Amino acid sequence: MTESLDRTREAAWRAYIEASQRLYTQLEEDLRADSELTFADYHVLVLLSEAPGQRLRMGELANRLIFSPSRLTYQVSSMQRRGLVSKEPCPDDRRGSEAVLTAAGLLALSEAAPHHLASVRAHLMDDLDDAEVACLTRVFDRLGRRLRAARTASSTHATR
Amino acid sequence: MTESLDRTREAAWRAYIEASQRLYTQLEEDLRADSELTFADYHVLVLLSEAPGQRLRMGELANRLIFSPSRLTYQVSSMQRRGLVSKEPCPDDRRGSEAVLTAAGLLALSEAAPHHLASVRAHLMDDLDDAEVACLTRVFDRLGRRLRAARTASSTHATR
DNA sequence: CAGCAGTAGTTAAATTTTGAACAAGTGCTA
DNA sequence: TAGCACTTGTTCAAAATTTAACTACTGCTG
Repeated sequence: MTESLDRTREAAWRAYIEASQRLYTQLEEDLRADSELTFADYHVLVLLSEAPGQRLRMGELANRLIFSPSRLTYQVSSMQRRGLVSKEPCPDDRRGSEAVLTAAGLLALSEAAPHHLASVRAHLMDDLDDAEVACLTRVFDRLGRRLRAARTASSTHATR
Repeated sequence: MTESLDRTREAAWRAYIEASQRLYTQLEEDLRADSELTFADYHVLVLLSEAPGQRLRMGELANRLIFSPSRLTYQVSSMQRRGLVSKEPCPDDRRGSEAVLTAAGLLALSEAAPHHLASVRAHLMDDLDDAEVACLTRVFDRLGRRLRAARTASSTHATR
Protein backbone atom coordinates (compact mmCIF):
# COMPACT_ATOMS: atom_id res chain seq x y z
CA MET A 1 0.00 0.00 0.00
CA THR A 2 3.00 2.28 0.20
CA GLU A 3 2.74 3.31 -3.40
CA SER A 4 -0.97 3.92 -3.68
CA LEU A 5 -2.96 7.10 -3.88
CA ASP A 6 -5.30 7.91 -1.04
CA ARG A 7 -8.99 7.79 -1.85
CA THR A 8 -9.49 11.45 -2.48
CA ARG A 9 -6.46 11.75 -4.68
CA GLU A 10 -7.38 8.70 -6.64
CA ALA A 11 -10.84 10.16 -7.23
CA ALA A 12 -9.30 13.42 -8.33
CA TRP A 13 -6.95 11.60 -10.64
CA ARG A 14 -9.68 9.57 -12.29
CA ALA A 15 -12.00 12.52 -12.70
CA TYR A 16 -9.19 14.52 -14.22
CA ILE A 17 -8.12 11.86 -16.68
CA GLU A 18 -11.58 11.09 -17.91
CA ALA A 19 -12.83 14.64 -18.19
CA SER A 20 -9.65 15.81 -19.89
CA GLN A 21 -9.94 13.12 -22.50
CA ARG A 22 -13.58 13.92 -23.12
CA LEU A 23 -12.90 17.61 -23.29
CA TYR A 24 -10.13 17.17 -25.78
CA THR A 25 -12.28 14.94 -27.95
CA GLN A 26 -15.15 17.39 -27.83
CA LEU A 27 -13.05 20.42 -28.67
CA GLU A 28 -11.43 18.64 -31.56
CA GLU A 29 -14.81 17.63 -32.87
CA ASP A 30 -16.18 21.16 -32.58
CA LEU A 31 -13.14 22.61 -34.27
CA ARG A 32 -13.43 20.28 -37.22
CA ALA A 33 -17.13 20.93 -37.46
CA ASP A 34 -16.72 24.64 -38.05
CA SER A 35 -13.30 24.92 -39.60
CA GLU A 36 -10.90 22.95 -41.70
CA LEU A 37 -8.44 22.74 -38.84
CA THR A 38 -7.41 20.16 -36.31
CA PHE A 39 -6.47 21.15 -32.81
CA ALA A 40 -2.80 20.78 -33.70
CA ASP A 41 -3.22 22.99 -36.77
CA TYR A 42 -4.95 25.61 -34.68
CA HIS A 43 -2.28 25.52 -32.05
CA VAL A 44 0.49 25.96 -34.60
CA LEU A 45 -1.33 28.93 -36.08
CA VAL A 46 -1.77 30.55 -32.66
CA LEU A 47 1.89 30.15 -31.77
CA LEU A 48 3.07 31.50 -35.09
CA SER A 49 0.67 34.42 -35.01
CA GLU A 50 2.05 35.48 -31.64
CA ALA A 51 5.69 35.06 -32.53
CA PRO A 52 7.80 38.03 -33.64
CA GLY A 53 7.83 38.04 -37.43
CA GLN A 54 5.13 35.38 -37.25
CA ARG A 55 7.79 32.74 -37.55
CA LEU A 56 9.38 30.15 -35.30
CA ARG A 57 12.22 27.72 -35.49
CA MET A 58 11.06 24.15 -35.89
CA GLY A 59 12.64 23.14 -32.63
CA GLU A 60 11.05 25.95 -30.71
CA LEU A 61 7.68 25.11 -32.18
CA ALA A 62 8.13 21.46 -31.30
CA ASN A 63 8.97 22.34 -27.71
CA ARG A 64 5.94 24.50 -27.28
CA LEU A 65 3.59 22.04 -28.89
CA ILE A 66 5.21 19.14 -27.06
CA PHE A 67 5.64 17.37 -30.36
CA SER A 68 8.45 15.07 -31.35
CA PRO A 69 10.68 16.51 -34.08
CA SER A 70 9.44 14.09 -36.68
CA ARG A 71 5.84 14.70 -35.77
CA LEU A 72 6.36 18.40 -36.20
CA THR A 73 8.02 17.93 -39.56
CA TYR A 74 4.98 16.01 -40.69
CA GLN A 75 2.55 18.49 -39.17
CA VAL A 76 4.21 21.46 -40.80
CA SER A 77 4.49 19.85 -44.22
CA SER A 78 0.82 19.05 -44.07
CA MET A 79 0.00 22.65 -43.24
CA GLN A 80 2.38 23.78 -45.94
CA ARG A 81 0.55 21.68 -48.50
CA ARG A 82 -2.64 23.40 -47.47
CA GLY A 83 -1.01 26.82 -47.72
CA LEU A 84 -1.35 27.68 -44.03
CA VAL A 85 2.36 28.07 -43.40
CA SER A 86 5.53 28.23 -45.42
CA LYS A 87 9.01 27.14 -44.54
CA GLU A 88 12.20 29.13 -44.82
CA PRO A 89 15.81 28.29 -44.10
CA CYS A 90 17.04 29.89 -40.92
CA PRO A 91 19.44 32.77 -41.66
CA ASP A 92 21.87 32.35 -38.76
CA ASP A 93 21.94 28.56 -38.51
CA ARG A 94 22.11 26.67 -41.72
CA ARG A 95 20.93 23.46 -40.12
CA GLY A 96 17.68 25.01 -39.07
CA SER A 97 14.49 26.12 -40.69
CA GLU A 98 11.58 28.27 -39.66
CA ALA A 99 7.88 27.85 -40.08
CA VAL A 100 6.27 31.08 -41.21
CA LEU A 101 2.61 32.01 -41.00
CA THR A 102 1.07 32.82 -44.38
CA ALA A 103 -1.78 35.22 -45.06
CA ALA A 104 -4.04 32.24 -45.66
CA GLY A 105 -2.95 30.79 -42.34
CA LEU A 106 -3.74 33.97 -40.52
CA LEU A 107 -7.09 34.16 -42.20
CA ALA A 108 -7.91 30.58 -41.30
CA LEU A 109 -6.96 31.29 -37.72
CA SER A 110 -9.07 34.41 -37.51
CA GLU A 111 -12.04 32.55 -38.89
CA ALA A 112 -11.65 29.59 -36.61
CA ALA A 113 -10.79 31.43 -33.42
CA PRO A 114 -14.22 32.76 -32.47
CA HIS A 115 -15.79 29.34 -32.80
CA HIS A 116 -13.01 27.62 -31.00
CA LEU A 117 -12.98 30.08 -28.14
CA ALA A 118 -16.73 29.84 -27.85
CA SER A 119 -16.34 26.10 -27.67
CA VAL A 120 -13.73 26.31 -24.91
CA ARG A 121 -16.01 28.60 -22.99
CA ALA A 122 -19.11 26.53 -23.51
CA HIS A 123 -17.54 23.24 -22.54
CA LEU A 124 -15.21 24.36 -19.81
CA MET A 125 -14.82 27.96 -18.80
CA ASP A 126 -18.35 29.22 -18.45
CA ASP A 127 -18.98 26.58 -15.87
CA LEU A 128 -16.10 27.62 -13.60
CA ASP A 129 -16.27 30.30 -10.95
CA ASP A 130 -13.35 32.63 -10.35
CA ALA A 131 -11.94 30.63 -7.49
CA GLU A 132 -11.88 27.52 -9.63
CA VAL A 133 -10.17 29.35 -12.47
CA ALA A 134 -7.58 30.62 -10.03
CA CYS A 135 -7.06 27.15 -8.67
CA LEU A 136 -6.59 25.61 -12.11
CA THR A 137 -4.15 28.30 -13.10
CA ARG A 138 -2.13 27.85 -9.97
CA VAL A 139 -2.05 24.07 -10.16
CA PHE A 140 -1.31 23.74 -13.86
CA ASP A 141 1.14 26.60 -13.99
CA ARG A 142 3.13 24.97 -11.26
CA LEU A 143 2.83 21.55 -12.86
CA GLY A 144 3.90 22.85 -16.24
CA ARG A 145 6.89 24.60 -14.81
CA ARG A 146 7.92 21.53 -12.92
CA LEU A 147 7.56 19.20 -15.88
CA ARG A 148 9.38 21.58 -18.16
CA ALA A 149 12.22 21.71 -15.70
CA ALA A 150 12.30 17.94 -15.29
CA ARG A 151 12.57 17.47 -19.02
CA THR A 152 15.45 19.85 -19.64
CA ALA A 153 17.22 18.49 -16.57
CA SER A 154 16.97 14.87 -17.71
CA SER A 155 18.03 15.63 -21.27
CA THR A 156 21.04 17.60 -20.02
CA HIS A 157 22.19 14.92 -17.63
CA ALA A 158 21.44 12.12 -20.05
CA THR A 159 21.08 9.95 -16.92
CA ARG A 160 19.88 6.43 -17.71
CA MET B 1 -14.31 40.40 -28.70
CA THR B 2 -17.58 38.74 -27.85
CA GLU B 3 -16.20 35.30 -28.30
CA SER B 4 -12.91 35.63 -26.52
CA LEU B 5 -11.79 34.40 -23.15
CA ASP B 6 -10.94 36.96 -20.52
CA ARG B 7 -7.30 37.20 -19.53
CA THR B 8 -7.46 35.02 -16.47
CA ARG B 9 -9.43 32.31 -18.20
CA GLU B 10 -7.16 32.32 -21.17
CA ALA B 11 -4.18 31.93 -18.85
CA ALA B 12 -5.91 29.06 -17.08
CA TRP B 13 -6.74 27.43 -20.37
CA ARG B 14 -3.19 27.64 -21.68
CA ALA B 15 -1.64 26.42 -18.46
CA TYR B 16 -4.05 23.51 -18.36
CA ILE B 17 -3.49 22.45 -21.96
CA GLU B 18 0.26 22.58 -21.78
CA ALA B 19 0.68 20.94 -18.41
CA SER B 20 -1.81 18.21 -19.24
CA GLN B 21 0.05 17.35 -22.38
CA ARG B 22 3.36 17.29 -20.58
CA LEU B 23 1.97 15.22 -17.75
CA TYR B 24 0.51 12.68 -20.10
CA THR B 25 3.77 12.39 -21.99
CA GLN B 26 5.74 12.00 -18.79
CA LEU B 27 3.46 9.35 -17.33
CA GLU B 28 3.48 7.38 -20.53
CA GLU B 29 7.25 7.51 -20.62
CA ASP B 30 7.56 6.39 -17.00
CA LEU B 31 5.12 3.58 -17.52
CA ARG B 32 7.03 2.27 -20.49
CA ALA B 33 10.29 2.59 -18.64
CA ASP B 34 9.26 0.24 -15.86
CA SER B 35 6.71 -2.02 -17.48
CA GLU B 36 5.80 -3.44 -20.84
CA LEU B 37 2.57 -1.44 -20.89
CA THR B 38 1.30 1.70 -22.53
CA PHE B 39 -1.09 3.97 -20.72
CA ALA B 40 -3.96 2.54 -22.74
CA ASP B 41 -2.93 -1.01 -21.84
CA TYR B 42 -2.79 -0.08 -18.20
CA HIS B 43 -6.15 1.59 -18.29
CA VAL B 44 -7.77 -1.43 -19.91
CA LEU B 45 -6.29 -3.68 -17.26
CA VAL B 46 -7.55 -1.46 -14.45
CA LEU B 47 -11.07 -1.35 -15.82
CA LEU B 48 -11.21 -5.09 -16.36
CA SER B 49 -9.76 -5.86 -12.95
CA GLU B 50 -12.50 -3.83 -11.31
CA ALA B 51 -15.34 -5.23 -13.38
CA PRO B 52 -17.52 -8.06 -12.05
CA GLY B 53 -16.14 -11.29 -13.48
CA GLN B 54 -13.14 -9.25 -14.65
CA ARG B 55 -14.82 -8.87 -17.99
CA LEU B 56 -16.47 -6.10 -19.95
CA ARG B 57 -18.40 -5.76 -23.16
CA MET B 58 -16.36 -4.14 -25.91
CA GLY B 59 -18.78 -1.26 -26.13
CA GLU B 60 -18.71 -0.59 -22.43
CA LEU B 61 -14.94 -0.66 -22.43
CA ALA B 62 -14.84 1.72 -25.37
CA ASN B 63 -17.14 4.17 -23.59
CA ARG B 64 -15.08 4.19 -20.47
CA LEU B 65 -11.79 4.54 -22.28
CA ILE B 66 -13.27 7.10 -24.65
CA PHE B 67 -12.00 5.03 -27.55
CA SER B 68 -13.62 4.63 -30.93
CA PRO B 69 -14.92 1.10 -31.57
CA SER B 70 -12.25 0.33 -34.10
CA ARG B 71 -9.51 1.66 -31.91
CA LEU B 72 -10.69 -0.59 -29.13
CA THR B 73 -10.77 -3.60 -31.42
CA TYR B 74 -7.18 -2.90 -32.31
CA GLN B 75 -6.16 -2.26 -28.71
CA VAL B 76 -7.74 -5.44 -27.44
CA SER B 77 -6.33 -7.65 -30.19
CA SER B 78 -2.92 -6.29 -29.43
CA MET B 79 -3.33 -7.11 -25.76
CA GLN B 80 -4.73 -10.48 -26.69
CA ARG B 81 -1.63 -11.25 -28.75
CA ARG B 82 0.44 -10.44 -25.71
CA GLY B 83 -1.71 -12.65 -23.51
CA LEU B 84 -3.00 -9.86 -21.27
CA VAL B 85 -6.66 -10.36 -22.10
CA SER B 86 -8.79 -12.88 -23.91
CA LYS B 87 -11.97 -12.41 -25.82
CA GLU B 88 -15.20 -14.36 -25.44
CA PRO B 89 -18.49 -14.18 -27.24
CA CYS B 90 -21.17 -12.53 -25.17
CA PRO B 91 -23.71 -15.09 -23.91
CA ASP B 92 -26.90 -13.01 -24.11
CA ASP B 93 -26.14 -11.02 -27.26
CA ARG B 94 -24.63 -12.87 -30.13
CA ARG B 95 -23.45 -9.69 -31.80
CA GLY B 96 -21.31 -8.80 -28.86
CA SER B 97 -18.09 -9.92 -27.32
CA GLU B 98 -16.40 -9.42 -24.02
CA ALA B 99 -12.81 -8.72 -23.13
CA VAL B 100 -11.68 -10.82 -20.20
CA LEU B 101 -8.71 -10.27 -17.95
CA THR B 102 -6.22 -13.14 -17.95
CA ALA B 103 -3.99 -14.20 -15.10
CA ALA B 104 -1.04 -12.77 -16.99
CA GLY B 105 -2.92 -9.52 -17.42
CA LEU B 106 -3.65 -9.29 -13.72
CA LEU B 107 -0.04 -10.03 -12.94
CA ALA B 108 1.19 -7.39 -15.34
CA LEU B 109 -1.17 -4.89 -13.75
CA SER B 110 -0.07 -5.72 -10.25
CA GLU B 111 3.55 -5.34 -11.23
CA ALA B 112 3.03 -2.06 -13.04
CA ALA B 113 0.62 -0.43 -10.60
CA PRO B 114 3.05 0.53 -7.84
CA HIS B 115 5.38 2.21 -10.27
CA HIS B 116 2.61 3.94 -12.10
CA LEU B 117 0.94 5.19 -8.94
CA ALA B 118 4.26 6.41 -7.65
CA SER B 119 4.72 8.25 -10.91
CA VAL B 120 1.29 9.89 -10.66
CA ARG B 121 2.10 10.97 -7.16
CA ALA B 122 5.55 12.21 -7.96
CA HIS B 123 4.54 14.24 -10.97
CA LEU B 124 1.16 15.49 -9.86
CA MET B 125 -0.41 14.55 -6.58
CA ASP B 126 2.35 15.06 -4.05
CA ASP B 127 2.56 18.65 -5.09
CA LEU B 128 -1.11 19.42 -4.44
CA ASP B 129 -2.57 20.43 -1.12
CA ASP B 130 -5.96 19.15 -0.01
CA ALA B 131 -7.84 22.21 -1.16
CA GLU B 132 -6.37 21.86 -4.62
CA VAL B 133 -7.25 18.19 -4.77
CA ALA B 134 -10.80 19.04 -3.75
CA CYS B 135 -10.96 21.74 -6.39
CA LEU B 136 -9.74 19.46 -9.14
CA THR B 137 -12.17 16.76 -8.16
CA ARG B 138 -15.07 19.17 -8.13
CA VAL B 139 -14.18 20.78 -11.43
CA PHE B 140 -13.39 17.63 -13.37
CA ASP B 141 -16.21 15.58 -11.91
CA ARG B 142 -18.64 18.22 -13.02
CA LEU B 143 -16.99 18.56 -16.41
CA GLY B 144 -16.96 14.82 -16.97
CA ARG B 145 -20.61 14.51 -16.07
CA ARG B 146 -21.52 17.33 -18.35
CA LEU B 147 -19.55 16.02 -21.31
CA ARG B 148 -20.86 12.52 -20.81
CA ALA B 149 -24.38 13.89 -20.87
CA ALA B 150 -23.72 16.00 -23.94
CA ARG B 151 -22.45 12.99 -25.81
CA THR B 152 -25.34 10.64 -25.12
CA ALA B 153 -27.78 13.48 -25.84
CA SER B 154 -26.26 14.27 -29.22
CA SER B 155 -25.97 10.63 -30.27
CA THR B 156 -29.61 10.02 -29.32
CA HIS B 157 -30.84 12.96 -31.35
CA ALA B 158 -28.52 12.16 -34.22
CA THR B 159 -28.79 15.84 -35.06
CA ARG B 160 -26.43 16.76 -37.89
C1' DC C 1 -43.78 -13.43 -37.75
C1' DA C 2 -41.83 -10.71 -41.81
C1' DG C 3 -39.52 -6.66 -42.72
C1' DC C 4 -36.45 -3.33 -41.39
C1' DA C 5 -34.28 0.31 -38.80
C1' DG C 6 -30.90 0.37 -35.50
C1' DT C 7 -26.94 -1.74 -32.60
C1' DA C 8 -22.36 -4.30 -31.81
C1' DG C 9 -18.30 -5.02 -33.45
C1' DT C 10 -14.89 -5.91 -37.18
C1' DT C 11 -12.31 -4.95 -41.38
C1' DA C 12 -9.77 -2.34 -44.88
C1' DA C 13 -7.66 1.76 -46.62
C1' DA C 14 -5.84 6.09 -45.73
C1' DT C 15 -3.71 9.10 -42.49
C1' DT C 16 -0.96 10.09 -38.47
C1' DT C 17 2.47 9.10 -35.05
C1' DT C 18 6.52 6.94 -33.38
C1' DG C 19 11.32 5.50 -33.30
C1' DA C 20 15.53 4.69 -35.27
C1' DA C 21 18.71 5.98 -38.54
C1' DC C 22 20.50 9.59 -41.10
C1' DA C 23 22.57 14.06 -43.44
C1' DA C 24 24.12 18.50 -42.59
C1' DG C 25 26.00 22.06 -39.85
C1' DT C 26 27.88 24.00 -35.49
C1' DG C 27 31.24 24.94 -32.24
C1' DC C 28 34.42 23.33 -28.83
C1' DT C 29 39.17 21.63 -27.95
C1' DA C 30 43.44 20.19 -28.50
C1' DT D 1 42.41 24.61 -37.76
C1' DA D 2 41.34 19.62 -37.89
C1' DG D 3 38.72 16.50 -35.50
C1' DC D 4 34.89 15.28 -33.06
C1' DA D 5 30.85 15.42 -30.19
C1' DC D 6 26.61 17.52 -30.23
C1' DT D 7 22.54 19.86 -32.33
C1' DT D 8 18.89 20.48 -35.98
C1' DG D 9 15.84 18.70 -38.67
C1' DT D 10 14.35 15.11 -42.05
C1' DT D 11 13.43 10.44 -43.81
C1' DC D 12 11.90 5.78 -43.72
C1' DA D 13 9.59 1.85 -41.96
C1' DA D 14 6.64 0.15 -38.47
C1' DA D 15 2.79 0.86 -35.37
C1' DA D 16 -1.32 3.25 -34.11
C1' DT D 17 -5.54 5.80 -35.26
C1' DT D 18 -9.31 7.36 -38.00
C1' DT D 19 -12.96 6.92 -41.25
C1' DA D 20 -16.01 4.50 -43.91
C1' DA D 21 -17.86 0.47 -45.25
C1' DC D 22 -19.57 -3.85 -43.97
C1' DT D 23 -21.41 -8.36 -41.43
C1' DA D 24 -24.22 -10.18 -38.14
C1' DC D 25 -27.56 -9.82 -34.99
C1' DT D 26 -31.45 -7.56 -32.24
C1' DG D 27 -35.86 -5.99 -31.43
C1' DC D 28 -39.58 -3.14 -32.77
C1' DT D 29 -43.77 -2.47 -35.86
C1' DG D 30 -47.07 -3.50 -38.71
